[in-house]
Amino acid sequence: LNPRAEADLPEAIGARMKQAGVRLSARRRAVLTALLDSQGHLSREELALRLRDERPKVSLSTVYRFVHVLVTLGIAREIKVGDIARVELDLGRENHDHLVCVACGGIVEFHDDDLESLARSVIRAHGFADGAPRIEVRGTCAVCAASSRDARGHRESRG
Amino acid sequence: LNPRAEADLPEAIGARMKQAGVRLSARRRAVLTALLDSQGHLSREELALRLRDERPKVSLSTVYRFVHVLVTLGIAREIKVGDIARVELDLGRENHDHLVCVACGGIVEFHDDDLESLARSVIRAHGFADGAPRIEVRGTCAVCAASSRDARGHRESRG
DNA sequence: CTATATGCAAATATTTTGCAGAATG
DNA sequence: CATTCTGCAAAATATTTGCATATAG
Repeated sequence: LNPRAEADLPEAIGARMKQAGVRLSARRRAVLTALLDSQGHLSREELALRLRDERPKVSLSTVYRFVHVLVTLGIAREIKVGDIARVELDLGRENHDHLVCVACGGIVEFHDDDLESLARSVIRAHGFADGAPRIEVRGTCAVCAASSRDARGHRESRG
Repeated sequence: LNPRAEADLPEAIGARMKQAGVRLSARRRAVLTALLDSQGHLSREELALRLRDERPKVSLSTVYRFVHVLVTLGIAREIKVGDIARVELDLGRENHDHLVCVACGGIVEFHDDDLESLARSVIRAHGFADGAPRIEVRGTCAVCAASSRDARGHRESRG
């Protein structure tokens, strides 16, 4: 029930926070740990729910405030799918992109060098800064594609 | 001041609505027209604001309800950037993808065949249905990149 | 005509904030 | 210790809905 020791947060995260002068409290550590343990794809509510009964319980407002800090510092980012805004750690994770199912909201991470370099040339062609582009490809996953041939899709079976 | 005659909605939209058995009222036509005229990148509030003083005025609830219908029918889709959920017509427009600036929320449309076919093979490799994938590439636009070298970015200068 | 769409106002849901007290560096 | 964080409850926003009336087909 304790898949990740509270100690081993990616060094980059701690460094970025220190550099920005924000504190790494026990609750914040818990939030970061939860994000790390869960592939990072949790909504703020799920996050708060999960931390409601933990060691130091974390309130919903704190989750909102801290996530805002994380996004501002570039440590995390939001992925909005349908109505759900999920939070994902960005710093300290290997570079990756997302495949999202528009039917159920499921997220699959992937990385493809060719796609990335092509995307890079596209953004360059449009005058965008030449950083690592974030790619999000939307489609319909196998399960939803199969379900929709019958009835509805399996949206309800996912968070 | 009347850039688009109310008559020329893409045929595909009317057909899809008829097929689904939903009505194409004057207000709905106005909403669709506004979406067409504005590159399609408007939030629900902007949409309602814009139609507040038009021929048949459209209320905010109607905008919400109708946009929901449009998304459900696959006529429109949402693009969420930062805190703003924009609505874009999908049907009756040429196939395109999005380049979004994470700093100011600006959206640039583009289309790249190579990128698309590569994305297609990626989704196929992950078991996704082999439809046209929607690609969203996030980066920082030229203006924001320049601004951030000074101070903040030009987020405030956009809606 | 009958079923659908609409406005309004009220109900919900979501996100942000003020403040007093706790905790960090 | 001074500054930053937190929880709580309340405020500000955003979204949905009930219902009487207007309209499309």
